[in-house]
Amino acid sequence: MENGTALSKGEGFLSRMALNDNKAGMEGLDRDKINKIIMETSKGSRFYENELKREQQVNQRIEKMMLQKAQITEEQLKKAQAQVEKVALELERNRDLSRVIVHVDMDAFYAAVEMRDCPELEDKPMAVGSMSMLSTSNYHARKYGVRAAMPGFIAKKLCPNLVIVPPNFDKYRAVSDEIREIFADYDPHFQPVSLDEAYLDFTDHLEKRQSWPESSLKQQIQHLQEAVQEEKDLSPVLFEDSPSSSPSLIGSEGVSGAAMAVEVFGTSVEEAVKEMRFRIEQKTMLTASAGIAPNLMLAKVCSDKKKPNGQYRLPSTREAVMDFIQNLPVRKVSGIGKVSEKMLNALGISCCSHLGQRMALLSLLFSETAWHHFMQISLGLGSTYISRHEERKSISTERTFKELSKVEEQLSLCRELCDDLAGDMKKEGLKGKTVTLKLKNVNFEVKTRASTVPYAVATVDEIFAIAKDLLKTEVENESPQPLRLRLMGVRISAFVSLDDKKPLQKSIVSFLQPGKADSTGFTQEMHQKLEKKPISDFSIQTWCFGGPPPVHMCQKQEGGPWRIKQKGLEGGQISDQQSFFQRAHAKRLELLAEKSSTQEEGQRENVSVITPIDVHAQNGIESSVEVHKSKASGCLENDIIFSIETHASTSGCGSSVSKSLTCPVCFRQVETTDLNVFNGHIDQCLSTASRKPNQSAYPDSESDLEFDIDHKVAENWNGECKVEAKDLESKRVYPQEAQCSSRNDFDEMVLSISGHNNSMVSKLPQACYDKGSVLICPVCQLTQDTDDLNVFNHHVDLCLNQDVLHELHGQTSSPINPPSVTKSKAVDGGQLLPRQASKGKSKRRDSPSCPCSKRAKGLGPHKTIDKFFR
DNA sequence: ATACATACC
DNA sequence: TACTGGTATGTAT
Repeated sequence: MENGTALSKGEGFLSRMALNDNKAGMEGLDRDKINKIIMETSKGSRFYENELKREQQVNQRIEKMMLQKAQITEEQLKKAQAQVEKVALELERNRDLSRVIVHVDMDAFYAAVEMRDCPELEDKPMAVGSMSMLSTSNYHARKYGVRAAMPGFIAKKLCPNLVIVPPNFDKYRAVSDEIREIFADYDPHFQPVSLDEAYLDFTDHLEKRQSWPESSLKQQIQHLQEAVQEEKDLSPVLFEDSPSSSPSLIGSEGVSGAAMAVEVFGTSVEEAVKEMRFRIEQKTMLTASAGIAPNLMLAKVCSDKKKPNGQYRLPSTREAVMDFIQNLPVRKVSGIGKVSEKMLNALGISCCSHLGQRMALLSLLFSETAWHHFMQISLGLGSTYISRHEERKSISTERTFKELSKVEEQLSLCRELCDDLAGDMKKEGLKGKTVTLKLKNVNFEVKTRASTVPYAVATVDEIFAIAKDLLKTEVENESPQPLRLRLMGVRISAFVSLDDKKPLQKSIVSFLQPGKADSTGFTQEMHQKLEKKPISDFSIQTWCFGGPPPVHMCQKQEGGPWRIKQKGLEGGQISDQQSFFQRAHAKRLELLAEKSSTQEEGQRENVSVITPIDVHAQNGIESSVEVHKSKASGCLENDIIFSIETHASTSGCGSSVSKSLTCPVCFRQVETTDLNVFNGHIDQCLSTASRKPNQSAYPDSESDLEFDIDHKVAENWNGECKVEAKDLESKRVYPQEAQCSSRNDFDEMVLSISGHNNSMVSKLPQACYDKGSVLICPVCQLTQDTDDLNVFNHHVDLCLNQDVLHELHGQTSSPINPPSVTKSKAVDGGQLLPRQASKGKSKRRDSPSCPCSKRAKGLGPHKTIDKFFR
């Protein structure tokens, strides 16, 4: 221990504190001198001590890694090498050089704005921020080692003449709006990264641009020249020094004296980007730099290359890309920060070519996500499509302050934060279920405490009620010492749609979107195909949410009596596994729906499985749920399709239909025919499906009863049995007679219990599960000829990622054969980008994909599946 | 689901 | 005197 600490202290040269010169305008600085000043200024501070601690943690991580490395055998390495090569080949096969991606970045943005607006600052070293923290520095200041994310007081030590200007975000936002207007002319779908930065896909613009006839350009020039000439003729005096530095630049000043400069740009990418930068400068008097490359990752690196006020294009050839990557320091790649850099450095990796060389090793030392990312970098691959940021996933507010130790003050601050947050949420129309409290003590140690409630919160009081408890718990944990805080923050996540415009379950909702035919989005043809049933006045609209998990996916219940829960009340009933499979099914149906809408012919034997269950009987008279299992030919046992029926009214004339739909998740009647309302209900149901027991999202008028059934009885699950009913409120227990009526498709026993309106279901005992164990892919529904979970997992992954067409053409009997072009996740900058919608006019190919076909979002990566299966 | 760490601007 | 604030995501439990 002591040894290790001493060691890491000795070698731990505080890479965290040292100057980070990975920034334009900071080349060739006297690092040693600068670092010395930084250290002297920081040493002994609480911040410094904490950084030291964290540095040691990183060092320990590295030590661990090196230990692991030492234990790797030749054989393992060889095997890994083979695997790595396979992945590389797959990635290579999907390399897409067809897009022209541009990354634009304003030069020293905040600082530049301030300098523009205050000529006094022109030739001075300056930075925007405060004595505590700087957000940008101008290039003059960078020569002193002053940079963003450096506290002002240290910057002042480095550069005593530094002028620090407080930030003016409203102004930056206004400028940002201006430049974004220009961006939109080149790519209406551009992706802003921050106020001063964006990714644009120039491909489409360039195509249009190509068709600009040369003659038209010439005409334009001529026209302008004539105009200039006219002006000159009218007032020759004003044109003595018309600028003409660039051949195509036509300078002119109108009679009024207003400056008019016209520049004509060609049709190449470079010209287009120059034009855009020119327009930015005209409009804002600020300069921007740009990078042009075949993908986002490269474009980002390129935009840094000619900073400030320059641009760099990386040609779209494999050769150029590989050359470019060769000596590129890994740290330059977005997503590789100081920790990753340090870990890689420890393995002798400092530039991207090393990454490729040591890939086998990396695959053994890092997580799959990590080494796949490294692999992409080493091949110069990155996401090739840009996407507007989708819905936010969290919203938060935090504040740093002078030490705060009094509980009352902490609580009132907490309330203040909640108040702010509630305001922000209201602005955005958000409601969320998870509240996270963030605390940083005076030693810079950060803690987060979260709590998820079954309902969505949005108001101050709601948020504070939760945050306050979290805070109190922490205060109590620390007592009798007080919490000595320097920062507090509150965050809300796990959003729930307020209205129906922001649905949670995208796949399901898109699947259910109101379509041409009926409220489920299904056309009648689709119904016919799916159900092989004629269309009649009694139409069954089919939904598929995934059946019971195959045997291996069921969690064993550890001993004890079998719990029986009231159907529809118990969230735990729909376990995580099930909800996963629901999604898988929904996905499959989504694909199917797409196929059905594009292809008219053919009934699909392997998907048109019908196991309609009428879960209607909640009328309170019959105290049992009737389960009808009717099988169509070719029906697969594990497929479950809930039928949503719009019954012809029994009392009326047959043309009127009842006004309710049955939720396939909670089995309740939803009194609506409005699909949006219904979708909202289902989303709610699905999203609360994994909530804790006794936190029903749909509280029922029935008393909260819990029933225990004897294991032995359950095994004979037919006929009569005794159950114990426990009133959760009064805690009273009384025996009940029950009738086991049926076994439903969730592998649950359905019981009618005398004296209760609702039926109960119970997980069947393990003995029941163990009969006929097969692995059935939840996506393609085919029985898999393996019991190796790894093989199975792999199959499911592939299935989930099948290209829509591959999936739907359905020739391949087993999706284990991966499609040649896979839809992909895109890892870029360490951030997972959502896949592009398959619809739309764009004819672009998809970005290269990780051959493991791991999904970035939605259905979840291997890990998710692994969790279920291990 | 929670906690913590890393990363980006 | 003084080392941010907001968001997303990865990793481990």
